[in-house]
Amino acid sequence: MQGIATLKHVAERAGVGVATVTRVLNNNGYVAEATRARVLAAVEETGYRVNSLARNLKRQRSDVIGHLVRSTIPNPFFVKVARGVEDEARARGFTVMTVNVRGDREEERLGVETFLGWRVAGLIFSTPVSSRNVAFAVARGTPVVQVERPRSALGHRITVRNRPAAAEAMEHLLALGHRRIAYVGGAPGTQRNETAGYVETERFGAYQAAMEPVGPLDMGLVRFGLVYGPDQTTAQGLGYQAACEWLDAPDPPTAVMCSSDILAAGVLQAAHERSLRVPADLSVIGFDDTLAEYLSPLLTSIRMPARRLGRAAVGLIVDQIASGSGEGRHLELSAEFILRRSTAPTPR
Amino acid sequence: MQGIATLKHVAERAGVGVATVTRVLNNNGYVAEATRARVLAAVEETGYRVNSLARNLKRQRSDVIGHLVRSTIPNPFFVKVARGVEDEARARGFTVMTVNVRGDREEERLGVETFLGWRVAGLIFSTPVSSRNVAFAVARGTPVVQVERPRSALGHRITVRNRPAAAEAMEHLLALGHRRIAYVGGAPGTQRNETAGYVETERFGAYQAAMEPVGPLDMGLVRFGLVYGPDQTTAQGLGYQAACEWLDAPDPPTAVMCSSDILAAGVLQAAHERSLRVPADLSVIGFDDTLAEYLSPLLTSIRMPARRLGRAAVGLIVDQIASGSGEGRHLELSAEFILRRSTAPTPR
DNA sequence: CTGAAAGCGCTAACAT
DNA sequence: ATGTTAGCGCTTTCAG
Repeated sequence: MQGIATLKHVAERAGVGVATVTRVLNNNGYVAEATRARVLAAVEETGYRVNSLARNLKRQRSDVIGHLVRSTIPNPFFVKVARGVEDEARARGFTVMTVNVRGDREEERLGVETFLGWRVAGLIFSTPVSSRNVAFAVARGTPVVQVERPRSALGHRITVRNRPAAAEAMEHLLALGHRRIAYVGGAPGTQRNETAGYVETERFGAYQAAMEPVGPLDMGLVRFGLVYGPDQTTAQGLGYQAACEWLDAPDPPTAVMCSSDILAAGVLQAAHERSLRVPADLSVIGFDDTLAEYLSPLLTSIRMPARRLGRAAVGLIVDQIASGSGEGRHLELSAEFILRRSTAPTPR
Repeated sequence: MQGIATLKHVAERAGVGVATVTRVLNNNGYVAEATRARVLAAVEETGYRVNSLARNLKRQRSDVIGHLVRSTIPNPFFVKVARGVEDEARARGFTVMTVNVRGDREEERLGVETFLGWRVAGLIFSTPVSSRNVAFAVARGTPVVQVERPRSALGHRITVRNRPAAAEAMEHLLALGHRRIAYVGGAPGTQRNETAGYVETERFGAYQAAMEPVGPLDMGLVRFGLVYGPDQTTAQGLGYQAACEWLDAPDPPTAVMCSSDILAAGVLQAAHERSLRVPADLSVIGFDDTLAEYLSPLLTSIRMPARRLGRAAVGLIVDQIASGSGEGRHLELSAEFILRRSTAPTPR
């Protein structure tokens, strides 16, 4: 095979010019049937494969979409988003390059640099770490989409309407007779962080609103902490620790609302250690629906439209390329309450 | 910014030739200190970023490593491998493109084609789906590494020594007094599949060997099935179903050895449904150590060196590039028995 | 120490 | 309907 076949080799072999070969390869322009067949045969014989480097260089655009994923471990949420991104990208003829930035702004910056170097068609931040990096990419004219926890008003954004599903979960608990309902999760967004913190704000907000009629909030039953540790399982620690404290205290909650499945897994462990039965003795609800199907009992949770998030992100990138406009659109998808087996009426 | 800065722009700005600019950028060749400073300043001012397309085209090699991942959902094992690949690649100055092939040979073939088009420096199959695809890549002269379940003797391979750790797990169970130990897992390798099936062969082999002294194997206590469903949670179904049957039968096992954590999660669910306490009433051991920390109780499992697998794969790619030889080396890493809380002495 | 120029493989005018 | 050719942005001789 002496080196890899190029267009020229194919052209020589088929006895035509290189232009003709590109024409049949990209099928544009007129090519006689006979010629086309001859070219195709030559391609076959030489084992020719287009050199994407050359093609993209020439075309002045690449068919690669860069995907910056915040973290893949321990939370599989982003893995699902990545699936959606890949699905849609492939369907639209794009290739995805994924970089896991591990919640680190510096790694994220590096990732952006790399992608910009590849002259990617667009950049998806599956939850940006730093708004600066988003701004940087936007400033260089690259189509950008921020998924789930936008850090900046720049570029397109896709978020999830957490509130209704969370409210549904709370109503469910209330209808079951629970009044002492605890909450573990990330701290709701502060002023500074409004955009990125909306997820926690919405989740906790739903809890707060639902508890309103019950009486003044018992802040002893609320525990905030890190949701995405820097790739550690710290989140699990948080759920576990909170539950241990509550369960060992005099007047324990009868239900716990968690802002992630990982947190809920920790609560389940604490309960298990104390020989408490879930849901008979304690009801638990998770969020994200990532671990839910693996836990015992099957965890009632709130499903994030992870895959659709990914698909939509690619759609938005493609739209931006087509329209050429950087007009920052904002898409909103819905979460879904999934009733399983981890809730039951209040033990009397 | 009127378009993206190129070398030429930088050169003009710095009042030097393009060659000088590359020299400072890649720092090879002599450049006067003063000139270097001027160039660097120009780079800064123009916001220049190298065009990787052009650079790689020219250099006739790309600094991208293609990673074909068999599946990311539901088993997070490959996600961890991917982490290792990324870590090591970055450390060595490579970029990783990842494609999730979902256990589909056709998707895998497509992935290989794409990567070949990008003239990747090497290809990592984190468990190849089809030996044909591996062979194809090797035939085209690309450095190849197969991770964990090689399908072909071509290229480099990295596998895991499952046997010792699995034997340790079995000894542990035996020492605890268990005699009726069940096994769920993938079917051990058949003649045709020897290479890829070694994992299951080793795992089951350890079980078989350990049970030898106990007496003739009760095949009622052995259940084979699909371990990696085509991205469904079928694996969980298998563990759950097997456990249900065993637990509802007259003489249930006192311990279950599972060839994956997902399978173990299913067993835990079946036990939980029947109000059986793990480990008091039933001991359970998983494999892979993926879900172990999230389950209740904390699951005793066997940890695969996932990250190291990924790192080693990149190392082997780099070696191949350096040596230019396609001599198929074979690396073997060890698994590790992790004792947690899901085993206890046989209930009398 | 630095600049000019060739050319990587491909696409897209522009000819014919 | 097909061939010729000029670059895309970069690296790398080869001169100076």
